[in-house]
Amino acid sequence: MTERSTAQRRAAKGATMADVARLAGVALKTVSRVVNDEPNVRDEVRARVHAAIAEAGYRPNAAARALVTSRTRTLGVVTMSTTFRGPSAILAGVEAAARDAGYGIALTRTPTGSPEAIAAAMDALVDRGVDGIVILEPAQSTATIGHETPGTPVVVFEDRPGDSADWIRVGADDVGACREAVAHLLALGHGTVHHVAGPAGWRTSDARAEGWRTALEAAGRAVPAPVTGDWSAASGFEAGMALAARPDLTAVLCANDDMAIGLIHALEGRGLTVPGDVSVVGMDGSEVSAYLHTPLTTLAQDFEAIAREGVARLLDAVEGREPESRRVSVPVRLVVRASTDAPRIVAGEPA
Amino acid sequence: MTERSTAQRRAAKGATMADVARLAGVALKTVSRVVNDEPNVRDEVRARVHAAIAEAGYRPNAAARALVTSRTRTLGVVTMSTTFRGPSAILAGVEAAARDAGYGIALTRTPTGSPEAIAAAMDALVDRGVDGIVILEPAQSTATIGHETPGTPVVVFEDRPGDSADWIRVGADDVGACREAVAHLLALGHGTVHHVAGPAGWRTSDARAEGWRTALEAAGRAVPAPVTGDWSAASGFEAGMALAARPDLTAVLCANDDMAIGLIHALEGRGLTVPGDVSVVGMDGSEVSAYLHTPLTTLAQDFEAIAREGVARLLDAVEGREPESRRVSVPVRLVVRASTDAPRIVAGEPA
DNA sequence: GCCCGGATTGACAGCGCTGTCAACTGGAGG
DNA sequence: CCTCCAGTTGACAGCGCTGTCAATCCGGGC
Repeated sequence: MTERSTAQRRAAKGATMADVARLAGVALKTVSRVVNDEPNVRDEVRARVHAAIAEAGYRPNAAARALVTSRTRTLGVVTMSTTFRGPSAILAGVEAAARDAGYGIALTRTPTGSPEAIAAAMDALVDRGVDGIVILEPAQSTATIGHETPGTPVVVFEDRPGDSADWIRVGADDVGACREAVAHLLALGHGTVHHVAGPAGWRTSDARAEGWRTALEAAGRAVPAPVTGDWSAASGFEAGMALAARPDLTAVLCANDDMAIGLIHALEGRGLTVPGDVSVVGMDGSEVSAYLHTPLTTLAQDFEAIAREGVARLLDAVEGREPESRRVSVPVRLVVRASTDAPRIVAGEPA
Repeated sequence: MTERSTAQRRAAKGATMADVARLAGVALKTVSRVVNDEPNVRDEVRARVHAAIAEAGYRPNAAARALVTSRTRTLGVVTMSTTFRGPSAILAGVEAAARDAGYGIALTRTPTGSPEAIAAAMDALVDRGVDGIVILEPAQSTATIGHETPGTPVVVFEDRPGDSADWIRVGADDVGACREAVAHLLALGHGTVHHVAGPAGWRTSDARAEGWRTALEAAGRAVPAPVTGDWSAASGFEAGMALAARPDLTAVLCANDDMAIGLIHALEGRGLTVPGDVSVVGMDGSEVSAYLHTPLTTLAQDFEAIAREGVARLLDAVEGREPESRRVSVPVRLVVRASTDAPRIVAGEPA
């Protein structure tokens, strides 16, 4: 069995550059020049080599090239999850941007999201020879990762300043977005806004909570204790059960759409209506949010733009150009739908 | 700039096996033996080499190893999307299974999903030297891809027989699952079941439609014309608008949960209630489906099991073992929730 | 004490490609 | 007619590692 498969492999292993050179009657190096589109080859020779390449069915050997150039034209991606909307949307954008630039993607997940797991994943990618590393939606603020990969540039999709000065940072303006959502709700007449946060320690959780809190403080409103979820609809449901009892509950900002869906389900189960009794804002702009029983007001992020921006900066660094900027913030758009409305009774003020 | 970055790279490039050999006072080959855990090295020597490895901070060079072994310990993944639930869940499982076996993942997306794009992606992965290829949720039935990669085994996540005899096939039992869903609805008393299918040409669309149709036929029921969507909630909404007018509409099976959500929204917009007027079954077991206004009856797939099974078979082939089986079907589980109920009036029979 | 076989170790030749540098070409300029 | 130079081409030496095969070591059997 093993022998047969080895034989197959050997047979399948096609022509080498030397074969092409022989066929075209030129030197190895000339074939190399043609393959890599280098100048200083006569058109006639170039054509002859191309013909020989076609005839031999030659395909360059990536490992050999990587060995001598010590570049793999591969970007490593570290992500905790591929199922949540944010990471998967950014991953898609990263892959597209990389492919357009002739780079491949090496994917590693770190289900625990711990700093150690992330560091180990980064090391594994470096060992595989990636030219650059993309850190997607890390649970941990990058400040706590603190892992260096000398010689391999890193881009992290977060908007907040961190410790590793070398890292490129690109992120949605979570703080600004949540401020805008709170402003929207206050403008509708709500006395304050409750918050269902993402899990503690996630940078996005922190940023979103910060935007929510500072907006309330700036408006001089009470800041209710936030409830913490884990991004799942189930945790949003539990949060809803907990919040339903609060007397001043008229508006809730959830750190993602899934939790908002769970929350609404819980509120309705307790006899509260949305937006009649409680206004709800989600976050992430998931596609289904527009088609729910009560279409959800949400904060839509342009994940595609974030991804392209990040990959462009990373490739600048990989290819020895100084990145235009090491810190990019992409705006978030508030999409108002049916889940937010004026409160039935304007708290603390005469109607 | 370029010079500096080159210098950095060179400096970052650590010790080689030769450095370690010198440090430990042994031959190159002995270091190689230790690094690869080969037998026939005295414990004392092994320890000395390990010490030298640690001292030098040596890390094996993957490209050099790949060049000489012509194996990269990398699996290529071809997927159309990373945002839909099915592919992203399987991708996660594939990555985990590969990592457990010491393999990395090279990811390529084919947004168009055309046979040409899939074939090109497969070739690109082969050029990058992957040891095996995973085709995730291809839009095209694999029968129409018909692309050979001699020497590189392929696993495709589909349950139906196809043309490429060499390919390993692992998939959910879509046909059986849809039959079960139809049986559930008929048992509740519905006269027939309408169907919102996925886009034409997708193997999952076809399989799900086939299960639905054959179940109706077997029961001697009318088979209404199916409506075609594109997996999105928006297309489900449109399907709902189209179906709402049908007089015999009491039950709908949607080929995924997102379309079911859109469909329900449209029906409710037309004044129909779920499940009062119409029962709806989704498919995929998305997490939010349990937390909708009307929790959705759905067909839950064990994506993790599918992924593990597929990777295990693929690695058998990659490593020269004969796979236990080249064709595996994983059952789907019907999860009954509030969106299905007996019809208000049992069609064609006295109440 | 000597021979034998298995265990251990090492020398060496590549894997397929690119970077360096020398060698060659042909036409412009003197 | 010879020199010079830009434009072309090729010979050669590795990149860092593993496979092959020969050399050496050791203890047991005679």
